[in-house]
Amino acid sequence: MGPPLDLGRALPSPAMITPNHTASIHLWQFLKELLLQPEAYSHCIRWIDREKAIFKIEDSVEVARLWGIRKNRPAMNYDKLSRSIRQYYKKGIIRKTEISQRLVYQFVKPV
DNA sequence: GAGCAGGAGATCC
DNA sequence: GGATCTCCTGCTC
Repeated sequence: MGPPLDLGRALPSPAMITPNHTASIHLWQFLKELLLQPEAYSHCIRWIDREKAIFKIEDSVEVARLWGIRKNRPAMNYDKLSRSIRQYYKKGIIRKTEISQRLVYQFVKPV
């Protein structure tokens, strides 16, 4: 016969859409993830200038809520999410735009 | 009133 | 040990 099919092990399931290991996703990755699906998330986060990787958080409450769900952090809010974004300044991952605007950030590395 | 900047201790993996 | 999370003080829009 052919090789064993091993169906009991690595069978992809619908639950794999949010596997456990993505709970350790980084915030900047999560934001890009939302920006990659404007059909689903442009109401709460969208590109202002895709070329320059400048984006705007249109609904801070909603984005924080989604982040809290992803990280299993029910007490997450924009105050704390934005603090984490600020940690990226020194790391050179995200920065504020030249002319600072509320809720507008920019990925340092072009997307 | 909501965002923004950053220090600092706590916590999770 | 890094990456948040949490909390806070002061400042700005």
